[in-house]
Amino acid sequence: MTVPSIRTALSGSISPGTPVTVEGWVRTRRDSKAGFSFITVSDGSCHHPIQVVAPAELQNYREQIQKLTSGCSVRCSGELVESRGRGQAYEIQARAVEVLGWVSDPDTYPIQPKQHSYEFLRDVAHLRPRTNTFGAITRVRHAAAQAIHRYFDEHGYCWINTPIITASDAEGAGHMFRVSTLDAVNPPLTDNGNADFSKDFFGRETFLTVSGQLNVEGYCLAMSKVYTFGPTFRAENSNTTRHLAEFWMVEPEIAFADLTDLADLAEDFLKYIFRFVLENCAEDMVFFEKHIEQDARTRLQALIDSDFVRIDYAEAIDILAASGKKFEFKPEWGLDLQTEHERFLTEQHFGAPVIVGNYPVEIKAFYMRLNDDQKTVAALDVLAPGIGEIIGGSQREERLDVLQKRMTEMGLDQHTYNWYLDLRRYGTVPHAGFGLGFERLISYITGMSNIRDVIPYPRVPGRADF
RNA sequence: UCCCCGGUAGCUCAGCUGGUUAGAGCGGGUGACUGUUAAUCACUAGGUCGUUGGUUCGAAUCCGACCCGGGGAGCCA
Repeated sequence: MTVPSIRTALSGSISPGTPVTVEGWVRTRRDSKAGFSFITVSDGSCHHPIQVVAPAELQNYREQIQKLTSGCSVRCSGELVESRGRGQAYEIQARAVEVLGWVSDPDTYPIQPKQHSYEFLRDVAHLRPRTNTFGAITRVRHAAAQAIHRYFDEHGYCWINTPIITASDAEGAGHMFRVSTLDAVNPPLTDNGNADFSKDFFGRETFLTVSGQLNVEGYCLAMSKVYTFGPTFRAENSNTTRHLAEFWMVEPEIAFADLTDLADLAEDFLKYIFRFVLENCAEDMVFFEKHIEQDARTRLQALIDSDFVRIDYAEAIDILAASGKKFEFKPEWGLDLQTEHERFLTEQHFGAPVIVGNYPVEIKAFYMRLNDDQKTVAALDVLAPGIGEIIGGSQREERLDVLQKRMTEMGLDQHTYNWYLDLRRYGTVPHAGFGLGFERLISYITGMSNIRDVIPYPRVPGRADF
């Protein structure tokens, strides 16, 4: 007796008549007076549940099988047979249905075979993977993660696990979560009356990382092609459909590379992931197309087939100014692009992903490379329709003197970043990298409009349930 | 943090220009029927209308405060 996944059982690779056992959770049960019940069972391995035909002759038919409700866990053994009904090619003619776990109160079991609101499902985040939608999201998320690792592996990158606890604050990416073992109520105090972090676990003030970039640059200037893929934390009070306090970020960093190389990487990389997901999650993508976003697949395919638009920030400003469109904020050189501007460019003007490059130096981080015009830095954002900024990156400032000057201008403590400056003192090379928000990528692929629905247990201001 | 919108049964929602016992569908229970497939049909149970003050003879309905949720903006990935 084999115990295949439901995916395997339905794949056609097992010949009819083979004895099999499937294990999973009941979606629905329908009784027939002709003397049997239909039980649809799902195990997460694929979109479709398998139909189990349980005959009334089974010894626990009246006592147990007829009392199965949504959510019960079962182990069903029998023969895999070609289905006599429509809707599935194969089903299981059961010889035994063992109930592993009952639903103690079917009346209040939250997951019903019906449409639920996403808001409600967020309140039952531990049970929502049992729904069609979240099963599909979970499989796509997994496939995308696999695609990322594969892409980098095939292209000679090393995966670098940068630290989650960091001492460098003010990395320029927003507020950080403090990591401390000090007594929160009565911390040891300095003479000034402030908390004395020299008595803390690490002997200094520490935080959760907002980016692995600075650390990974060290490995880049040794291994040439590297990337990080791990959790990232931002203590921003952001309440939007595209921000999380805890999210996963992918940060490739390449040596001997400039902004054009980086843009090439971003485009090739995204296309690879989309191709991989379309091929490996075809069934789930059809589901998204049917129920979440009508052009979920065609949108990805069009993107794979097309060249990304590449423009400079200055051109973007010109296009916006010449559009004749009334923006709430007037586009003006020197100011950052507003969400409405980004949306106009990617959704209306180009109708495609747009890579915007070379932003004014004043609005970008200290480590971005100063261009020869002294006015702009070699930074880029990849804007995607419906999501906005999905990637942000730059060529890094590799010249020690220029970097030090910028740090001074921005009031950064060079002592803290001494190790980072070492990378410019000892064998510096041009290098570049970007950050890709993994959940934004999943949002884009699936068409799920709220980022809280593409991560298993979302952390946002005021909520850290589960 | 700011600006809008919302909170009525386990879920999705109607009721909201104040007026008797608060409704439907799904889900649950019972029964009928059927190789069914988010089955169908009948019956049935289930609600301190987010909380708290106020206005009123009377509040789910009007007003204030608070709590929670959603959307948009900013910050950004």
